[in-house]
Amino acid sequence: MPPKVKTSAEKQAVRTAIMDAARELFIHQGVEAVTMRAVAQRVGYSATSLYLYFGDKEQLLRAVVDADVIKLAQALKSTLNISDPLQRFLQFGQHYVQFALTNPNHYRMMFMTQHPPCDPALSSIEQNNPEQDAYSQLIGVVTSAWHAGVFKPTLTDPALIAQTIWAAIHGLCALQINLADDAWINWRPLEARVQAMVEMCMYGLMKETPHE
Amino acid sequence: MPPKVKTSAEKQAVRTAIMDAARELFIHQGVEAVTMRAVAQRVGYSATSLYLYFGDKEQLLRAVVDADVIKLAQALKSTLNISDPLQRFLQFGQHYVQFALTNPNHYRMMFMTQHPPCDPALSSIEQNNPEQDAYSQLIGVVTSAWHAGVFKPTLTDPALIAQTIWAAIHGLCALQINLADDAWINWRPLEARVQAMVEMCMYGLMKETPHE
DNA sequence: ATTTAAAAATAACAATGTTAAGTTAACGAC
DNA sequence: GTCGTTAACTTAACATTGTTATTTTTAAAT
Repeated sequence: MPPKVKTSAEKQAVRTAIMDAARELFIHQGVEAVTMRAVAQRVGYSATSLYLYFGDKEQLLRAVVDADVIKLAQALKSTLNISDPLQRFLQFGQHYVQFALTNPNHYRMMFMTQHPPCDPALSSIEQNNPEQDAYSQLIGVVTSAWHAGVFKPTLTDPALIAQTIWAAIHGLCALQINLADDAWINWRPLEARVQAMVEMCMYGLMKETPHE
Repeated sequence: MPPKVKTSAEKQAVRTAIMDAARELFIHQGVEAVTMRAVAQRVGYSATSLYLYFGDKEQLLRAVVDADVIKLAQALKSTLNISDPLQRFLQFGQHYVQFALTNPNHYRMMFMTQHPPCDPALSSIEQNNPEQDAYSQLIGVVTSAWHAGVFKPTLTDPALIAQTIWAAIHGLCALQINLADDAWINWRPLEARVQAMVEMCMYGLMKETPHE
């Protein structure tokens, strides 16, 4: 029963209702639980109606994840005004790991699964906007630490430093998310692995060990 | 037309034929291309016959990947008799990265996708057999380097060292495999990133920079 | 020759993403 | 006020998937 003529605000509301329903399934049961029919049922529509709001399932999922990518950027934002560049840097990493491990399904979706190549022009995320783009935040944090003379003098490319740190931290998070319960590996406690990784990065990249 | 009574060697041959067909699809078109029907067609059987040889699709895929996990272990084995512990260590890492990046689909399957928790008792891979178990190889390589006094004296747990290095290298491989074409990131050249990662690990973990 | 059971195929089911074809009802035009 | 028009939505339907149930074929065993 279509009460017809929806203002564009109402349409937007339906869109986000769909996204919320999808997110609910997504977070608690993983991406395989997100079927068009299940999402539709939760939102009180028929499955085919979702196609009035999203081109296909991939676009729906992308929209959900994009929205939460922005949440990541906002979670990290709180660390950006720590005045000491080194502390800012460390807190940034800390928050990143925490986001990854408390939102494993989102993290998986962002960085651990194949996607059609992402076209920044089509994304809902504004590239280089530090409010939304966590990668540009990382570049910023590393660059300012670099200007502060924190890194070894042989390291001359902040982007390369950033990509190396990101890879290392990502590896930690990714293995934890996917293989934490793997009986094959006799994992050391997570906290120990985090600390070991942080120390490795610091000793490996920085001029001298910081105050402690 | 079933010519009946297959010797167990013949049955094994069919099994590996199925696995080879699956691998072919898997390698060149990714895991989504591996449908039971497609595999069956390649091997000249009907789809349902595959269930005579594998319990379900997951088990088939697992068998394929397990076989190639053993190949990884054998590729790494060649580095195990390098006499200098440090060189052995470095070559081991080099070969690991090379395997990951030349077999991205296998690597994805091994370490980048969700699995039902792996029970070592049911695996075709023999845990702790250095011929088959790459993880135990890693532990061995790190432990011997540790005994050789290569690492900083504050590092007292070879398993923790190994897990940290693995995570770092894995992060490098995983990001390359999934996000290499992502226009969002202005990636530095792969070689530069590999070298930066290796250097970070070495300066971060080792007592002193090696001969050069 | 008849029976038996292994080896395979065909038919069929349920779930999924998606498209095509209706259905309902609010609005504008006369 | 009646009558299209069309937005908003639903129901049917299709193709593809993994998988099971049922049936067929055929080499061997008796």
